[in-house]
Amino acid sequence: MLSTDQPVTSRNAEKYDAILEEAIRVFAEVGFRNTDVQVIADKAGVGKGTVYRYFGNKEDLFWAACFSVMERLGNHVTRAVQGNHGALQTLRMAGMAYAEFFENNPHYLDVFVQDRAEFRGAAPDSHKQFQQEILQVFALVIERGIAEGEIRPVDAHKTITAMASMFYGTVNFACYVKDRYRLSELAEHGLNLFLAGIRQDRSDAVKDSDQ
Amino acid sequence: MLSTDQPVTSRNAEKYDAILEEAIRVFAEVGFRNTDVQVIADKAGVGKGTVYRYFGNKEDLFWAACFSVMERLGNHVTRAVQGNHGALQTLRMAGMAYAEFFENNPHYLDVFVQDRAEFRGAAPDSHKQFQQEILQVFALVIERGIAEGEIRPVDAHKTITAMASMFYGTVNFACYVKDRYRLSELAEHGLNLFLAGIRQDRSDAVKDSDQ
Amino acid sequence: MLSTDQPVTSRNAEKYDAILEEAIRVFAEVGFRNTDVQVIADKAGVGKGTVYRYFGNKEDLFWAACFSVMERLGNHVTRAVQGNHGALQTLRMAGMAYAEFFENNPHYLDVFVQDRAEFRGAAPDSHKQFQQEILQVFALVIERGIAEGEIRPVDAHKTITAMASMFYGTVNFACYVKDRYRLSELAEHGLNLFLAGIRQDRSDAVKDSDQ
Amino acid sequence: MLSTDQPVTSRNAEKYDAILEEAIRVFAEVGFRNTDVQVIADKAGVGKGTVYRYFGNKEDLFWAACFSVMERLGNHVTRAVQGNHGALQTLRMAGMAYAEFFENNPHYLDVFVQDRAEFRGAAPDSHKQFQQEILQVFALVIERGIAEGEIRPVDAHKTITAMASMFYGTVNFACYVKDRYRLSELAEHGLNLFLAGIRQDRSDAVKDSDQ
DNA sequence: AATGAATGAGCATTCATTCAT
DNA sequence: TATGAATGAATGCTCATTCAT
Repeated sequence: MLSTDQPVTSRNAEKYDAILEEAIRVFAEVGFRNTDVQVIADKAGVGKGTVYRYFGNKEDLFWAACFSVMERLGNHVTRAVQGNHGALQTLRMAGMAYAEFFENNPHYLDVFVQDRAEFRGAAPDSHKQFQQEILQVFALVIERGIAEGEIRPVDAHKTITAMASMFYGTVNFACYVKDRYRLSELAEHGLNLFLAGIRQDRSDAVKDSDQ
Repeated sequence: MLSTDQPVTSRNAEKYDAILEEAIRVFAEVGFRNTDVQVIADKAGVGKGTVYRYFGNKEDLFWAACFSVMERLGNHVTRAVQGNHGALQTLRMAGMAYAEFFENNPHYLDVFVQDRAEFRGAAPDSHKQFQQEILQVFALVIERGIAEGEIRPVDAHKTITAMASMFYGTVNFACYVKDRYRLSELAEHGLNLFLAGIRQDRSDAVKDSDQ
Repeated sequence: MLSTDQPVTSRNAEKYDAILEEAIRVFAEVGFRNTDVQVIADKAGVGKGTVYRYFGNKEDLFWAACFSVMERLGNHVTRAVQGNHGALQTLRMAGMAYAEFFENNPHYLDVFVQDRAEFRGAAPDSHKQFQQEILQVFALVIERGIAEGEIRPVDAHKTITAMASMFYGTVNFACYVKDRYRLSELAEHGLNLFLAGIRQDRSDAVKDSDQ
Repeated sequence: MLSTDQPVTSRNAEKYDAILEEAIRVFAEVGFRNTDVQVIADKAGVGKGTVYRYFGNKEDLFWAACFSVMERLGNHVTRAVQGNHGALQTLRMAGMAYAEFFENNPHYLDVFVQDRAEFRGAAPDSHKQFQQEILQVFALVIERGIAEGEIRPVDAHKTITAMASMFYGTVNFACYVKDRYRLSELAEHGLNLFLAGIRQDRSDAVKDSDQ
């Protein structure tokens, strides 16, 4: 499951996890550049040298943190859409799960923000691949929806990308309007409008769109 | 037009502008934390002390850069929607102008990203106010569209916030899928779906939605 | 009266005095190294360039401040011993005047302290000369006292130097014991003991020595 | 013996001492404000980071240097008065030891001067306490001298403070008259006069007063 | 003569990384 | 294998001095 291949002969999984967990927390809290590796080591209860032995360098530690968060997000969303549902319903559940994930774990979001800011999408291939796999899963959901007549005939992949962008934007933008809207509130509203836009039959669109 | 009032007795507008311009460029290029003020000074052709005389400190310089980009974005979008158009058409023009702005000036986007990452939306009030004013303008457009029967009866402010979030997300997310889609392509697709979701009459929705 | 000879063609005495006055105050308050010439200029109500036109550079300004304080001290002590008094009485009056001068104007003392710390007695000759002249005056007082049988036959110049050292030390050391003794209290006690040590006739020494 | 407790997990005593030694030298040589910590690090043969690891910051390093000098002075004087001597003799030995200490190590004096100039007696409590302890030791010597009839009945603590002030002043003032007197010469003269002023029986005073 | 805008050398402090133990 | 002491490159900011106006 782990993508990085350190020249490490033996590993203590507990220490590894502890470091990773604290890394996520600290990177999120103070940002990549402001993070002092010593702090992570201290919080994880290991020596600084151990952090370097396990993760190579600060940047790779950050990537590992990112990847871990991405996995957790993937797992969370995947679990949320378990079961047989219509395509639209699946998309709705996925979207809300995505928003909840970040609403409940704001520091996870901050890791992504750091990633975007510091490395402009220059993530390791493993990350991109993981991301693409997730998108692909839901592109298939859209195609199924189209096939079943629930969704208008749209470019499935482009549409799921647009939807992902919207959610990505919502969770990020929410901090600017947090005095007025909760994240999940904003996410749901956007979701309603977006789904209304792709559904085949508009007659039932009104009911889940507020007002 | 400028909101910051430094304790500067007199200003040379050319130097001020040169510094600001290079600050935007450098902050965008290497990020806030990685930016060496000396580099900005050098590129602007002034002494480092002059940068500090004009902008106080690195953080304030960054805020000035952010604000300037925000103004430019505001001006660009405002100019794009000049003239009498239907509400939906106005929203479309605004959205596309927004996307174009960042597609043509990728470094402007990076300034915003830095802002989000380093300061988590803790911008000066002047920035937030400016942002709110822009949102308000387009909330009114939506209300007009509702009044004219072009747009479904939705919460105008929440809807424009959701739309802004979507665009914010699109321009930010684009870097992750740039191998597959151009920013404007993604923006247009999202825009079509979103507008389809809010338009009153779906019969004409198909025409501007792809396929 | 002024010792420094600047290449200044014309001078405005009021500005000159204002700068000097503020220089004494600021140097005393924050120390030579911590003094920002701009602050002196601002407080004196002149441009920074003017300070440099009048005093050449920061160090010379400092020397001028020192010299001015030295003059004031000299004047104060000289005035205090006006009139015909016995030698011991004259020394006593001078000593107490010296202590009072610094007790009433603590910032004057700080200028001397800065001088000692920053330049280790490397004052311009004009300063040393002034200092020697003062010492000489009181060396003569001691010689008079010896001649008149009031003072034991001691090396007059060495003795006045020792006495000056004692007072220099007292006003400087006082800050370390200020919780326990006032400066003038400490000065008087030292003075009593010292004078007792040089007076010819010890029978009258007891009266001015405490207890 | 050392009072400062840095947040340092382990110390290399040699490096610690080397840094402290060079700090004393450099602070004395160029003054606190003019001291570049890099220079101390270089002279001590350690990295700059090591200086900070051991002493926290420049100011604390300075205090450690001051305290160390104070300890050395205390040790030197204490050693000098070992053995059974009369009170006056003990005071004389202490005074001369004090003067010798600074005459032989002029840079030690400069550290104290810096302290006085930069921090106006705002030393850490540990320093003040150390100082008071020393004064107290000699206040007891004076009281013993009074009890044994060697010294006139004076306020012992005030008198030792005055004597300390005199010596403090002498070692500091000496630089201004170094062309004429050596420090120890001046100190001895002052000492003679001072002791003459406090001794009970003047008949034997003449012998140790010069001329 | 008077000014104050412009400059850049200078310095305290931090922290990623290494490597001896 | 694990550690943390040691390092030195990197950088924000200040301020004495100059000089064009």
